[in-house]
Amino acid sequence: MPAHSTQIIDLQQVKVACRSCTLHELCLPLGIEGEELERLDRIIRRRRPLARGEHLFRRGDAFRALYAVRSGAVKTYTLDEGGREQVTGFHLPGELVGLDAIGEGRHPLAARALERTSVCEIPFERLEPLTAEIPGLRRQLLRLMSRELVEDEAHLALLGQRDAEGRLAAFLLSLSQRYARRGFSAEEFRLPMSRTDLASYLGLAVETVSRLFTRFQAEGLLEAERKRVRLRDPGGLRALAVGAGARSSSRHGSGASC
Amino acid sequence: MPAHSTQIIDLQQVKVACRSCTLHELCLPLGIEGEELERLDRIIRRRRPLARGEHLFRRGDAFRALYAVRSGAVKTYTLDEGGREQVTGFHLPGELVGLDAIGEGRHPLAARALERTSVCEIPFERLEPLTAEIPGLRRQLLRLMSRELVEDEAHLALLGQRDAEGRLAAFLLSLSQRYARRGFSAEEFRLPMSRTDLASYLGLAVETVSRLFTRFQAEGLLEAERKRVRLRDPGGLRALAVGAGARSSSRHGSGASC
DNA sequence: CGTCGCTTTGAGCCATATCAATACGCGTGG
DNA sequence: CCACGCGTATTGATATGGCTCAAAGCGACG
Repeated sequence: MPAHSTQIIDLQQVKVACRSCTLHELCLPLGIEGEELERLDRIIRRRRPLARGEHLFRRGDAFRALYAVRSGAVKTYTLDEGGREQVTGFHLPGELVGLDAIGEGRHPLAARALERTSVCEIPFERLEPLTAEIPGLRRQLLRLMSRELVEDEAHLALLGQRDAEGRLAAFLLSLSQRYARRGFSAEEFRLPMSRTDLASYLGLAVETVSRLFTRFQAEGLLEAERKRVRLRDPGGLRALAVGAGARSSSRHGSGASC
Repeated sequence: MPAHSTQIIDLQQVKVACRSCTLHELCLPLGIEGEELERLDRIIRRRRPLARGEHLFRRGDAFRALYAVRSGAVKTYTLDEGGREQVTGFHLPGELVGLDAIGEGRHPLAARALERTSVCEIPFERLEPLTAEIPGLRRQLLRLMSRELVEDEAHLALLGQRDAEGRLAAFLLSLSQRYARRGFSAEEFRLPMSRTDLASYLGLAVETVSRLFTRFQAEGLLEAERKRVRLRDPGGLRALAVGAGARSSSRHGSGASC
């Protein structure tokens, strides 16, 4: 198996087939084997890596393919009329990008690489019919979409009811878990995004995020230098993420019978 | 075609088959006809209507079925450790509820009726294999999930970058559009949810929402009495929803090449 | 070695949460 | 049909978390 070639040219790259990809267990091929996996593999294009800042697609672009992040990281965001950017998600290796474009045939968000990033391109027109024939693929696609809904819902709950420190704490813990699931350290990792992107994702001002990092560090919760983070007291962070900072009501909504 | 029977018993109810359902164009059957539609129809169970406040499912319940709202309205929400409720979505007739449970086999959110509500129950174990055989069904399921992602993303952008009045204005307009698509008036409609639920959904305090209604009314943007709303100046609302109240940065995030 | 962009730090203010109390509707029971 | 009581909504007063504006560090990169 060829090592990750750093200089990949934009030809047909048979290297890193799904079967030998380390992300097999997280990505679309989960639960698919043998001949079926071959068929999926054949429709996937490995493109040249994206440089930091390069777009995978922009808002409004026609939907052609889903993208699986192979290495690096991608952010998705909207740009509203005033040019303000709202980051809606970060995508790590093994995750799909572009699922939200299936409905209307256009990308409602832009996606851009946060660092040097390689992706697998999965043309939807070829993937979709394949799901009819490969039950495992069909189910996995649904599972991944469903999980993205769950993630968005968690993000929503974060923005809706946590205060600033709760948001950052929850974010760091969830990122930690995502890295752990990929076989990296849960305690020490690199934040692929800028403070600005992070602030946008968390619905906060950059300055607030910066101050929180300083404070968390002073309280012994973590060590942070630039993009490297080491969680010193995950339990303490969890306490902040979960119990602490509340917002709005504690009363029940409408509805009678319980 | 039998009229909507108000007293439906929990037997096999052949009434309101998909083919004669007015929501045909919004719901799962879109694009499916004839014999295929019959097959889908046969796996759907029409249950007795839910009373206001009744749960469709709770967080953590095993995932058995998707639910299509036929009449009424449903809210989905999480209950965090402290008992605080975060409303993540409202579902109107023709919309599916429960898609986020496919991934893990459990419902990550609870769903409860905001008013007397009837739903179609679609057992997932039977639906899933059917999508292999009915291309239109497969595509429509993906489309609906994808659209829910888009909705969540819009909600996210709302919480992340709009101020209070922008959030309420945007919400009212989107609700107006949803009613319009269902053949109801875009100007005058009923809010199925309590102020508390609305506040939670918008990430605001109930008091703030209440004050906003009062203010919008004073400014001639709308008339509101209790749950009835009449939009007087949709353009004005749009201006608030779009241009006005900003939050956080206007600078670009990371990334070099544009 | 200088420039540029990102991050951090500081000071002040404002939008919105909170706390508190009243008004209103609706459903209930007499 | 009306009075009562509770839950929901509105309104007022105050506190404060986080945003804004401003400026200085600090790396990275050419």
